[in-house]
Amino acid sequence: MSRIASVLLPMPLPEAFDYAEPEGMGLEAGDQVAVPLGPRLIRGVVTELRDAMGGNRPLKPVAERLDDPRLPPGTVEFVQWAARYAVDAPGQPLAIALRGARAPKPRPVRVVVATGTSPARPTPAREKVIEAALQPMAAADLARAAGVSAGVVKALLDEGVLAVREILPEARFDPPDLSRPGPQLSASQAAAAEALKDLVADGFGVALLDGVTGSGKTEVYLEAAAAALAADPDAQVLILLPEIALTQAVIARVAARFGAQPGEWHSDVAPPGRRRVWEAVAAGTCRIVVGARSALFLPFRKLRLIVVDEEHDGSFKQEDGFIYHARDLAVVRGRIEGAAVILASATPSLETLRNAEAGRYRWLRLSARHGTARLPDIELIDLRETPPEAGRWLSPPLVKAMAETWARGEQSLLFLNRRGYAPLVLCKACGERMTAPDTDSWLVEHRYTGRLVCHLTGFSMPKPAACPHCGAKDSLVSIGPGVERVEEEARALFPEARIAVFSSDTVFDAREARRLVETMAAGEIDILVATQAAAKGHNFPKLTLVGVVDADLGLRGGDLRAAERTYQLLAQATGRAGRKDRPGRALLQTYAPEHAVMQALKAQDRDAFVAAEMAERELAGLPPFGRLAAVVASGPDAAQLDAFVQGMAQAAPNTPGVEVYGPADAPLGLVRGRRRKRFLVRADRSVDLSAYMAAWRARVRPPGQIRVAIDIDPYSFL
DNA sequence: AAATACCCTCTA
DNA sequence: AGAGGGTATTTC
Repeated sequence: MSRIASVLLPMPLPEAFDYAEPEGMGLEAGDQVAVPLGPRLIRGVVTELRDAMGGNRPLKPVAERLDDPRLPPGTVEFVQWAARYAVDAPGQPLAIALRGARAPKPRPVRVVVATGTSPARPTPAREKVIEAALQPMAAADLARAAGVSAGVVKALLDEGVLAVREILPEARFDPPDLSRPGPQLSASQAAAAEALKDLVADGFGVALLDGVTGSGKTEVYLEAAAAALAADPDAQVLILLPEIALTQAVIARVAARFGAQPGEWHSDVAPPGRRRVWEAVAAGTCRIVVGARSALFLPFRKLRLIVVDEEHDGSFKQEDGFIYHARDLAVVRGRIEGAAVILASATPSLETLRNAEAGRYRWLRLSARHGTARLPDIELIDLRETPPEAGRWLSPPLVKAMAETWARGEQSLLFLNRRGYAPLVLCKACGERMTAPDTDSWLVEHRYTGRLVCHLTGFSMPKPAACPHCGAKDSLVSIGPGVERVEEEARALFPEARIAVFSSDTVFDAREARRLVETMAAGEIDILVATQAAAKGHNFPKLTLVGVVDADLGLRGGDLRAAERTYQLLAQATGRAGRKDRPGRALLQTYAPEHAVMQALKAQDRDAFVAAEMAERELAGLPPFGRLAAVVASGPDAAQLDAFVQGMAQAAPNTPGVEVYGPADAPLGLVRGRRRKRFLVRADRSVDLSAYMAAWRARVRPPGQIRVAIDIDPYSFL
């Protein structure tokens, strides 16, 4: 009896394709195969095998079973679940899951080894080299290790005492050393760790690990990881982080706790490194992975714990390509794998808090800061009463506090979540605002590079000498502050101080981030001007003052999560101030000190803020009490797009508990020459929103160049 | 996603 | 007629 193999391909096809299994191939679900698709051969994954019933249309045969690791059943199931949830083709998440399998293998490295023969003329230098060569290493490293010149090594190679060997870089990962004792935990930490160990022992379950900055969440979840790894010699643990910049610190802590380097997974890891991690995860030999959101799609064999650190962070939401929220999908993956899930944050999302309040998640609160440190004093600076001078952005009270901090030899952090020098450039002669070509968004001035940059499309151009609209010379003025401009102001105020900028423009990779963090931690910077890239997770012992340049920034634009996000970001930023025994101070510059967010920050009363925000959301039926989906249709032709979205509005299924709003112009109505229209869908929690959106999409056929993107549980409202 | 089938215009 | 090009369709 011949069989049919359903093969999922990593491309935007609506379903798995069927192929005939050649006699004797012996396929199993999860196998990676090469199959013909049209004229070419494509890598795919077998999702199902069934007996051929006869009378089928002729199927092409599977070309080859690839000699690559099989995807475990949980991974395949997760990929399919994620696609259905996101209302997208299953090939999209599969492409993410196969990213490490398709990367090139690590290249062999050339090392020098001793052949066992003795040199004809032994000298002390030669003896030292031969002794050092017991450990295989590159020729240059060997010379350095033996403390001799490269010539000595070369001579021994020529003589045949040493030989060059090509070896594959170590593909294995060291197993975690579980005999190492854990750290001394506070009573509160120990209680949480015990509860998490119970959680891990029970298979799937979710816990919120809720504790203020510095309460030692990492130590606690690493104890849960230790318990999971100890319970089963094959158990695997995944730690998800919102940003690459944070991975280095967590990797160091994992390495210190378990005496073994974890697998590292994010976009900065070079393809051969990814291949190595991917294969070791599939083989089960890599037991701890620290990574960004896409690590959730790795082929774990026996995943027993997922930690989502800083779970409230918006970076867990993937906004383009395959749109998903890694925190939400982590819970799904945990359920599929029978793994525990720990969501950790000092400022949990309202979604997670709601689940904790309702008893769906275990709620573990860590009290008090570790050691003797206190929370910083938070003061509001009313910019209406004490404004900065014209053309300046730091108000007198903040400047005074900076001067005092510097005089004490302590560090200040100026926080402004805005890259570049100025967010807007306009012509004072004709009033023209500089925008990217065929796009509605402003060009941001960057002084370091002397360019105007579109943060949305990546377009950039040199800053022109004359206005491109009216031709007036030297008429372009920079409006508003970015971190570069605040740095300029700080330099003018404190010319002797050591000042640095931390933003994605000055810190573009993990190594650079680590270097700057270490410089700051060592006290070699007096004033750090930073975007949110530095607001998270780092511990700077001498940092005692945090100044928030524009606390109102995130509140403008009025999207659903504006207040929540501002609270989280500013609580995080102000929490950087004062650790150890030094008291910290945070000053928030605001035009709206009476706003609920500012009052909650000042009073450090998260619960009151959450309660008020929850009540508002519940009244409106908004998340976490209802669900949202967004649809963005875009196309180059405005009239065609209008006609299409009108038709789409007509086609929206009428379902109780679902309201469709729109179409309306998307907030950025024009991007790269494409007009954008948006629908917003609100649904009761009981509604299967993915099914609703899939049904709606199936009723329309976007013509020509019109694209329809569906975003379940949208975070960005652009 | 990528190859190709299709359909139009342009050139001569 | 045939080339050139942009777009719609198909891929088990």
